[in-house]
Amino acid sequence: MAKSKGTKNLDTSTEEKIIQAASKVFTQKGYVATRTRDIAEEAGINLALLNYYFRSKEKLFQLIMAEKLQLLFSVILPIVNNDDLTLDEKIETLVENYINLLVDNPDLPLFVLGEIKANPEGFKDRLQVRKLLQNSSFVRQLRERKPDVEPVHFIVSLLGMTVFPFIAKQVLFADDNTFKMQMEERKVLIAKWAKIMLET
Amino acid sequence: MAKSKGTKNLDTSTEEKIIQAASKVFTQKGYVATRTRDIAEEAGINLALLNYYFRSKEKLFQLIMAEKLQLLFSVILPIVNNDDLTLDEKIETLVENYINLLVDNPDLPLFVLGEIKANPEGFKDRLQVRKLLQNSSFVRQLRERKPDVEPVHFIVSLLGMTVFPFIAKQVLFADDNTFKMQMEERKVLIAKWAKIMLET
DNA sequence: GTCTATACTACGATAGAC
DNA sequence: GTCTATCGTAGTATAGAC
Repeated sequence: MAKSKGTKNLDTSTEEKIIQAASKVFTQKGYVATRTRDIAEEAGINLALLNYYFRSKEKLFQLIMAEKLQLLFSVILPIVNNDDLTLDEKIETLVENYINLLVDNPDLPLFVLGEIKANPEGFKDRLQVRKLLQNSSFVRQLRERKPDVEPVHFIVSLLGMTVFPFIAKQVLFADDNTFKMQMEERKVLIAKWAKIMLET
Repeated sequence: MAKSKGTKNLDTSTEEKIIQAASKVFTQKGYVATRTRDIAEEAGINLALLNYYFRSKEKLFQLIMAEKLQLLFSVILPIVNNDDLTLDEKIETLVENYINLLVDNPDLPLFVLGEIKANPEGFKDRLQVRKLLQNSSFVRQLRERKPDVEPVHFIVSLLGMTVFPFIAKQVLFADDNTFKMQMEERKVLIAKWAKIMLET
């Protein structure tokens, strides 16, 4: 993932330590609220090294954000474009994989959506989610199954049921353990609900 | 809403102008990203006046946030606690009123949830949403209708379908006009879907 | 109440020794 | 590559004139 220099291939190289720390602090607090000093401390390195390796806070952020977007897309795209999966199979796999990802990265949705809103211009190019979905076999299958409902409505509902609990975690759920347990329960529930939404 | 001094009861008093400006800028950019200078400029007043009226950025923020929480609760609480409404009526009214509120205040969800996550301690007292819901007639009705499903799962799905489009607006929707139109469509769609989720 | 000018602090970034 | 020390800037808040 990181470019491997010829020298010092220890896996916790300073560069990697900074990336790990930045990933953690940025996703927890967002761009403006994180101080480069936080990242340096979290990484256990000196503040000056951060600029030595990544030139600026902004550049480091770009790197982390690209990783996170990649992470989110890598779950969705292979599924919605897989012609070998039935609509129901797509729904099941999507929910299962997405909840797995979010349980491991609960801060991801609020972080990514918050940064996009804070700087919409910076994502105009990288985010053609709409176009990617538009031509997917997922949307094609949705139109076949329910020609009277715009696919976006179903997709937003499916994503909402899946992602929203992680966004509203602090407000709606008590402790971390029951939260994780209930997210496991949701996998089958959402899949079931999504399917009957398509049957009416 | 603002305390009316004896002097100068013009409805765009300086105090009110600052509140309006702060409300706009804070909800758009969040606490850390807004500069008191932004608020002053937006209000068309001098920076020093902000501190004269509200002592600090922090105090002004508390005021705005309290207003916003009040706004969100004022839509939910009267409905979920109304014993005269059937479960289906509650669902319809909740979705209708909430989408109406969010169409007028599209930044509200991301703002409130973002600030709560940024400072969870500051909301420990004010936010007993779980307890308020727990004892509501809404949850009681849900338990009666579907004793085998934890009410939280249904509530999170209902809220997710309703609120999530406003959170992911920038990513999933094109222009503002079709967005508003589609949110109108969603009112009946979500209510319909929520009801069949309770019938299985 | 409203303004100008400024004090104070926090942060990002860099220079320069090792 | 890594550190210490410091510069420059931006932001909150206040002092003091009007």
